[in-house]
Amino acid sequence: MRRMTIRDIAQAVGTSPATVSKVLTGRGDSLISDTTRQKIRDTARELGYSPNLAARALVTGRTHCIALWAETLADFHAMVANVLLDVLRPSRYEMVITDVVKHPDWHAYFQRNAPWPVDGIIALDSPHSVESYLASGAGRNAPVVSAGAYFWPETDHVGVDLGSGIREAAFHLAEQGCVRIAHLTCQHGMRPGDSRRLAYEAAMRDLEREPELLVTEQSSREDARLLIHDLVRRGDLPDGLLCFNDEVAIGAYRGLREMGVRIPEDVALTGCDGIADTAYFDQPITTIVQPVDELCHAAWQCLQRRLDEPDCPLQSRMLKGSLTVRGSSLRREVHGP
Amino acid sequence: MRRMTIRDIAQAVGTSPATVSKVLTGRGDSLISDTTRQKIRDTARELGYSPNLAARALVTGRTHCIALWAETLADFHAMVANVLLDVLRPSRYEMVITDVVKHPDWHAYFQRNAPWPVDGIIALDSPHSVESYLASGAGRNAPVVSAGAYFWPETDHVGVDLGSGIREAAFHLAEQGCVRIAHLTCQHGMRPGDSRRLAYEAAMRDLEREPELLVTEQSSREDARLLIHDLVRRGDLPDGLLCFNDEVAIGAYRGLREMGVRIPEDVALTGCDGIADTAYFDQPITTIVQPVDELCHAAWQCLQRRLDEPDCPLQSRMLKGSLTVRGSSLRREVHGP
DNA sequence: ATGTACTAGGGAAACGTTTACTGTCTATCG
DNA sequence: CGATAGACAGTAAACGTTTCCCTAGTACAT
Repeated sequence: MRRMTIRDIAQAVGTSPATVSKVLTGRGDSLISDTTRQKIRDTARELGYSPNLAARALVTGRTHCIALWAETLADFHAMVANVLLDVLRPSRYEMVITDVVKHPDWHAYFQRNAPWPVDGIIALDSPHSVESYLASGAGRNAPVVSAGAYFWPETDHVGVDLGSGIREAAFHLAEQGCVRIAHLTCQHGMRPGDSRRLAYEAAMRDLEREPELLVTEQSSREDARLLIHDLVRRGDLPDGLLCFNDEVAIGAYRGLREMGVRIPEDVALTGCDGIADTAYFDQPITTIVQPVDELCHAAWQCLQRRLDEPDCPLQSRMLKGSLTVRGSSLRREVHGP
Repeated sequence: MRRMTIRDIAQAVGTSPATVSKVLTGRGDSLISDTTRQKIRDTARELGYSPNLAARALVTGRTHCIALWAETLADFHAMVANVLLDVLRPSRYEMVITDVVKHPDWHAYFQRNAPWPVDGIIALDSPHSVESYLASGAGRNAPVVSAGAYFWPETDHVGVDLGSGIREAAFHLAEQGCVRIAHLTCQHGMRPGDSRRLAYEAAMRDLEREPELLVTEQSSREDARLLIHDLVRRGDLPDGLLCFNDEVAIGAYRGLREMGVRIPEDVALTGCDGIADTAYFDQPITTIVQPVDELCHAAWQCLQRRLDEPDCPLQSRMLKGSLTVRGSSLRREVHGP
């Protein structure tokens, strides 16, 4: 059984494809009589018609599909993807998730193979791809909104300033009496670890302390756990551990507990991003919570506006992560006002 | 600046669109001379050509895009999505994630508006949508592989049998000396909680014990936490808690610890699914680990075969979840062989 | 010379829509 | 009665590919 087309409906109703199209898209509503409109709608339903979106996209140049670019879909990124699905729900848009590590040479990629044709892109912390994309000139076809720590002068941007949160966390650890506040980070050159490291280093300068970097290879839970084991064995453990994200904070947490180190008495611990599980540990983990809801809403709002008015002025919004102090870093009772 | 088309290349090279198409798709490789081929390739690169995928899809009827259907993207589902991205990486396919709660009435939805045109669908525990989809007849256009606990006689299926794992967990809790083994589940009628509950109930029959169901409204961490609070306050706490998934296990864990209940001494706890964080708690949480890698590989293999040979025999594979015993349920030292 | 086979490439239809333009009919007005 | 306007619907071109089928040319065998 062939798939139904607009023609089949036209034939069944005894009208022309144009009329069917007008009715089904609602584009010429006032130009079609009520009776014809009803007949067409009914027949479409009966025949089980569903439009061929490729054909529609071909002629309209719009797909009603946007892409989320991310380098992975774990933890924080999964949270964003999930919220974004919620945000898009009332809209007519669907979301393609594109794994941007897929294509090692983005520049070449964009020159040769188009990515899936979307009307617009929300790029979550994927600076390499965005750069190549913009360089390829494809940005005119499908605009990019960059979300996260990185942005470019040519694109709309919704950012989250974690710098101030990290600074706050560093001061918080100092206030809790930590003497050696180390930063558990990812490999240099990996984003978004770099900007967080810079914020840490700046905070340490202001605290007039020596920065101390601990680097995990893969920035995974497991890496962090083993790194901590090493540190404890060498007897070289700092007493304050500011982790660049929650995954490594969780790994560090486990590593410390396995070695019998007390949290926060021996080591005070903080993470970053605000993934759900941090709040459920025996010592809930202090973290810098990203405003995911706001981020997603703002990004989609931005993109929508840009799609409606391609030439509207550049949009930029900066949100703030907020330090949420929990047991893992709280040595003294906080006295209420 | 207009977007380049195959025509522009043809004109620049002094050949016909047909030839360009043959070269660029590699479809008529032996039919085109090397010099022409090179010229076309070079020109395409220079002009920054990228094919219009809508047009291609229109004529070929293929989009090289598959959909992942899921009701949410959190926790276990996010793991699957993430692994699936890895699995698809070497392929030419992209993945659309469709939020299947988006459309309350799927039957009507499939009759009226096509979902984004994909070549195939991997449906992760989303039985309602699959049912309507199949009923609408659209299954002939884009085949479904159902992944997870549910399946239909008309679709390929990669399942994970968690029943035996849950049975194992129940027996394990009994063996650990639990007297009252309760099941923390979701609302009746919600999937995939139902099948897990059935497995629990069957296990309890075999253990000759009374089943005891604790129901969370939203099956969220927070719900489970509060439910435990209530239970402790009422002094009505079982000493074995078999949770239907890891989220509620984590919530229960926190609830218990907040109330000063010891794990596993006072309450032994098990989860299900194997999400990463379970291993990082002070008492790592015993869970039934789903073979996510295998699941994703198998599902994609299935779908690929079905796309290549639409009429190949029905495929079905059953994987097994494996009970991973950790501290949260281990009261006695296990003696090695 | 003629026939055959192979190579390189072109012509044009088709895919299923949308939409700008063009008609036809009826009703109303002068 | 003729002209004009408005309501409704149809015609056909376009969107950018792919692909079936055909042609022209060359080489070789008969």
